[in-house]
Amino acid sequence: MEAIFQSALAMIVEEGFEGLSMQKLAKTAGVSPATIYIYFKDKEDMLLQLHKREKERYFACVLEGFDPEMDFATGLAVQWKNRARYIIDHPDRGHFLEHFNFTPLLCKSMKTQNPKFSAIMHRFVSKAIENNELVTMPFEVYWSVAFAPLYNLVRYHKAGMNLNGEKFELTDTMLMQTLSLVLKALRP
Amino acid sequence: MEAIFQSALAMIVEEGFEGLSMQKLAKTAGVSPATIYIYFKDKEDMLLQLHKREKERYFACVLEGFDPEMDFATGLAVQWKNRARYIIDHPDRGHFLEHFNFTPLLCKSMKTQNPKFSAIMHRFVSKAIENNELVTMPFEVYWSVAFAPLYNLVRYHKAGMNLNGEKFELTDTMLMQTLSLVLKALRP
DNA sequence: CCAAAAAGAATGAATATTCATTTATATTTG
DNA sequence: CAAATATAAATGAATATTCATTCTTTTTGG
Repeated sequence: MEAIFQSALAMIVEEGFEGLSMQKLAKTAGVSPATIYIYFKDKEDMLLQLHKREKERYFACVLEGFDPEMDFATGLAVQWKNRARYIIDHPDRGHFLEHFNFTPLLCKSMKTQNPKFSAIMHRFVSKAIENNELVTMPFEVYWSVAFAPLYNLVRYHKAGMNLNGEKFELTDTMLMQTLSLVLKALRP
Repeated sequence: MEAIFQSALAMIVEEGFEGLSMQKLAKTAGVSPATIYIYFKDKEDMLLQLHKREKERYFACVLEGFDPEMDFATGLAVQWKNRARYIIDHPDRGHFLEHFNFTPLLCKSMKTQNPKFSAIMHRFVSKAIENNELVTMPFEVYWSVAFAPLYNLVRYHKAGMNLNGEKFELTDTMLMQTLSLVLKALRP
């Protein structure tokens, strides 16, 4: 089961969802094709379970050392570090999670959405607005300004180059510089 | 040829790259499978040409009414409006372009990268830094702060809902509010 | 009437899934 | 405690279908 998940994730990252076949997967995971169907109803079920598992792993990491009652700048910094660390240390897992968002399977995975995680994030934001640590704005605007730049930087890092093909490596300094720009945007 | 491109793009958006087969594509486009192979060497070639074409269309739209010699705030606003308009008016094309970035085909498409577009963007940025309209920072940091929030907001809009499943529609006001936050981050 | 464009049928390989069996593990019985 | 039996886990081979691609034939515009 663990072997199946690991092989599936690696195959998807290397060859895309169109490169994942159940027989190849079985071979790579060192099991018989039939064995996969003991654990999973079908291919779709396997992918949905894999996605669920990866999302949970990721959310758990994002929340490490985080408390929604933290002051805004501190809490945001903790999240930036957690998110960046996870994706840089596990590029395949990050790639899979992002790629999945463009897949038709995504809508079938929505029901699996963890409401607890979401609640914590909302609590953090509304509390920050109340305390005048954050300009008043819709949650979606907040999230986009607060985290999209981070994900984009990490994507550059994973590609190992920028749009010109020049080499690019994300340093800790650069990450912190970007975070401070984001804070400048968000704070009153 | 046009019909083939359109059908391919629609199929990929609806069913993912794994849902695109040459026979289904031929049927949808109203041609024989053999006809596709008159215009394209093989499936990969077809996808690469489709991507190239979509990228060019998109870049052309982004540059409409834009001049790198514009002052920073104006130029950024033009780009925001162009980018947002294109993706909102053509959600499938936007989805395809973003999805493609997670595909193994991406690296084979890199050679096709338009150096002219890139050059204009760099000119705009370095000129803005010279003129003290923009904090000094690596290009990648700039791009991530300047545009990633926009793309993320538009993604929310396309999904039609936020992470909680509540309804979400991106208004022009919200877009401009986000742009002003981004400008606050980027300007000295 | 010919050359280019398109068609349809055909090919072999690969696909998801299932079937009948075997192997290993636990539970019950004498 | 050992033999018998039930339960579960895993297998390799087989199924029908779909896949990318090509071959031969037909259509069509100049």
